Parts: sequence; C-alpha cells; structure tokens
Amino acid sequence: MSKDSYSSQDKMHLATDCIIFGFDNGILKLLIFKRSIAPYKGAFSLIGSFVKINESIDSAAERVLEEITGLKNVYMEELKTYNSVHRDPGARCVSVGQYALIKINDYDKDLVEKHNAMWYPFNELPDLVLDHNQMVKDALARLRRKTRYQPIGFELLPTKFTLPQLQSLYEAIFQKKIDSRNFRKKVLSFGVLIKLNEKDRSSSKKGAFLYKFDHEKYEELVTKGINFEVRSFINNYEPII
Amino acid sequence: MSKDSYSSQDKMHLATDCIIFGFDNGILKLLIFKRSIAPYKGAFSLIGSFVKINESIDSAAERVLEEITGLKNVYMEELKTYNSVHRDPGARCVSVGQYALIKINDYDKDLVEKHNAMWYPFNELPDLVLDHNQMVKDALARLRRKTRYQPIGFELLPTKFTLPQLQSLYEAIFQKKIDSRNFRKKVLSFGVLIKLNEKDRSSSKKGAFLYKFDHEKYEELVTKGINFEVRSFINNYEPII
DNA sequence: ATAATTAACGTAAATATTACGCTTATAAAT
DNA sequence: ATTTATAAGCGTAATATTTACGTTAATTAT
Repeated sequence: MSKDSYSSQDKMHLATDCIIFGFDNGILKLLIFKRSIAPYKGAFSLIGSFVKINESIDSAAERVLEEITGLKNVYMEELKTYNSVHRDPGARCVSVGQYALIKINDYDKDLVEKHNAMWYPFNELPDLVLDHNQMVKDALARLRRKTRYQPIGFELLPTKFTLPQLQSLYEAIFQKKIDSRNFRKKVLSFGVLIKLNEKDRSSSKKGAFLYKFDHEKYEELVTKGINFEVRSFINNYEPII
Repeated sequence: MSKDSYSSQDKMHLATDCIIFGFDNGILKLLIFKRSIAPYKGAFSLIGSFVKINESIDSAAERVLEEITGLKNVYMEELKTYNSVHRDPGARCVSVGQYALIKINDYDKDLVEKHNAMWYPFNELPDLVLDHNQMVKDALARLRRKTRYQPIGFELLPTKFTLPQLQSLYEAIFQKKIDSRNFRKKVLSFGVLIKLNEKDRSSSKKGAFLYKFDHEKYEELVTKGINFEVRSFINNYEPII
C-alpha cells in the first residue's frame, strides 16, 4: 500500500509494496519514505503503488522502484500477499509484498531525496503504516532463508567486492559473527567467485583482494544440481523480533 | 482461476486456486476437477474461486476446499500470485495459488464425486486450463523445498504411520530412492516421533511399528532453534520437468 | 522345517564442519 | 630504518555428520 485516496467501498484494490534492502558498510538498510500526502501524511511507509489494470504486479513494483531510485533490472522477488479484509481501513486492498535487493551506491540520490525517501538501518526502523512492519519482518526472514541456499547476497554488494565485505554482509543478515577462516573456505569452495588482480585498501593497510561473482559458473552448477547450502548459517542465529 | 463468467473488461478480479496434494500408497496425487460449466467446459482445472470483497484469500481457499472435500483445518500455504496481464483471456484476473496437504483418506468421497473432482497421480496429470500446470510445478518445487527443513510431510500421512510409509512419502516427493537405514536413523534423531505399541501389517508379514508426530516436542525444538534439515534430500534429486 | 520378504539395528569409512594457530602485507608510529 | 598495529590470508587437528553396507528379527507361505 501507500497510495492516494480511495473512493468506492465495494471494489477490490490490488497494490504492491516494495521492501528495498541495501547494504551500507556493514549495515543492512531499508529504503522507506515519509508520506507527504494523505492518507497517513507524515507517517513512514514502504514504497508502493496500486497495480494498474494493464500491468503485472512485478511491472508495477519495477515502475515505483525506478520512479524512486532510478534503478532498473533490480533483483526483486514476490514475498507474499497481505490480504486481511481490514488491513487498510480506507478500502479493501490486497497488497503483494515484493522484496528488492539493490547495490546501495547505484541509486539516484536526487530522486530519492525528492520523494522523501531515506535509508534506515534495519534495526532502527520507525513505525510504518498499516502492516508494513510485518512485511519488513517477513522480508528479512525470507532473505535469510533464501540466503542459506542461494548466493543471493551478491545482489547487495558492488560488482567487485572483497571476502571480508561478503562476510560482513552475511553477518548483518544473520546477526551473527562468523569465523572468517571457515567462511572463506566455504564460500571459495563453491567455485563461483573469480579472484581479481586488484585490491581494495579502504578498510585495511594490507588491502583485501577483490572478487566478482561468476554468474555463468553459478548457472552451470545450479543445473548440475549443486547446492549452495551453507550449514554454518543455519544454526543459532538471532531470531527476528 | 476456474470460475463462472466475466463481465466488465476494466475490473481487476482476484481469485485463488488450490493445489491439493494427497499421498496414496506410495503415490503423490493431486485433486483436480473437470469443469462442467463454461468457460473451459470439459477441461481440467485446479479448484478455485474468486475472492469475495469481505473475505481474506485464505478464507476463500478454505471455503472451496471445504466445499469440495468436506475438510476443515487443512494445512495450506500461499504459494505465489499468478498475475500476468493476459493469463486469463476472459478478464484481468490475478490468482493466488495456495497449496494444501491433506490426509487422503479423510476427504468426503461423495462431495468430491459430485463436483467432478478426482485424484490424479502427480506424474500423470492431464493438461489443465490457463497456467494451472505451472502452478502445479511451482507447488511441487515449494513442497520439496519446504520439506527439506520442516517436517511438513506429516500432513500427508494418517495420524498413525510407519517409518516405511514416511520414507515412501519422501521418496515420492523427491522422486529418489533413499537408504532406509540412514533415513530411519535421521528422522528418529530429530526426536519428534513417538513410537506406538502397535504395528501395521498391511504391507509386510513382520509388520512395521506405528508412530505419531509429536507436535508439542516439535514446537519446543523449533523455538529452541533446532533445524530439521535433512541433508540427504538436498542433493541429486530429480528435477521438476 | 525352510524359504521368502519386509522391518529393524549397527558399524566403519568417507565427508564436512568447527575451532583454532600462524604468517603476510602494509601504513603509521617510533 | 625499525618497530608496531591491524586486517587479510592460509593451514591443520579435532569433532560431527553423512554415507555405504552387513546382519539380525519377525512373520507367513510353502
């Protein structure tokens, strides 16, 4: 949800709301915005839109996402529907949550600012309208689950990234410290990382080698039925409160 | 989808379709029905309904499920939305797939027959209307994924079941032979099965002990963060074609 | 009795995970 | 120049889990 105004009481509305994740220097963030128009003027909300009669739900989500961040071709996936009859007091409105993973340096800062949107650390989110806080929780749960068996996290990192960066992303997602030696061993063993002849020195004197994700190799292994399950993520991570 | 007739071209319809799994003596089956009214009269279809303005999507699914099988309190979960603009040539209709797992001996046979519904082995499904075959594929993929880490399969077995039965269920879901000694060891190790002092002799002279699922213990372990991941299911099972 | 069949139990070998210790490269401080 | 501090990178032994497969048990039919 997060739209303009309603009219008829007897019409079924279909909307989509985007749970937009970003990863900023060790911190998992969410893009939300402060509504400048009624209803819920001044309140925080996810970014969403009604679905038009001649567009698919993902098109609608892509449309708002581009409108607000300037980004196209973003990783996005359906989360679930939010459909309780009275979730939106203004009208019967079913909303399809979609979670998106974006590379946080790529978005259009002017656009975001213009729309009153801003990045909030996941742990410091304000109250959001309607059931949007629930959507956010569900999205993190899904992100965690998906991350267990699919190297989806790469969507949140720049194209070139270091192993320590990758590790800190997983630590942010699971809210859990990981042993760096075992982490390195495990992720390299999948064989989908290409080591570059370049270092990133922004966080240490020694500098860490940059890697990129080998999409081709990944697809090849997926069709072979290889699993990317990471056992150490599975156990003992912090619950989502 | 799977409804009566449409009127306006400019209205967004919301429907739900149920992918109903059953497990019958080693074979995974699906409950579908032969439409006796237009549109698609005579064609096979999933069981579905429009969602009414004053009911949630799950209520709608529960409503049709009860209408056709007589069953209440069935395990059911949202799969995903099917929302491409032209998926239904009759109108703009978004359908939410819901998959349900039922104990195949419990349903009301007269009701099912009356509605032209019937159980088909998963591997021998006929062509279904619209995108229903895709829904079925997606549902199996989801069932497999979910089964990996949650003992969801019990929903498909009678309350009392034997270990060989449980194994054959997993073999049907993953289309893969499992070593019975290792299977037994693994599932018992979770500690959520209660051995009964009763045997089922329907499939062997020796007879196999009956077990029941310990829901309480299961919930307790889940809150403790125990995982029910079964590694041997993860690898090398048959792809869904 | 014996054979045939499914169920149940056990154990060794192969793999994978976990818990650490140690070295390396470099910039900043002395 | 040398030392120091720090993150990065590599390796290995201990532990746990999975896999492969041999054996025994209960029962009915012959």
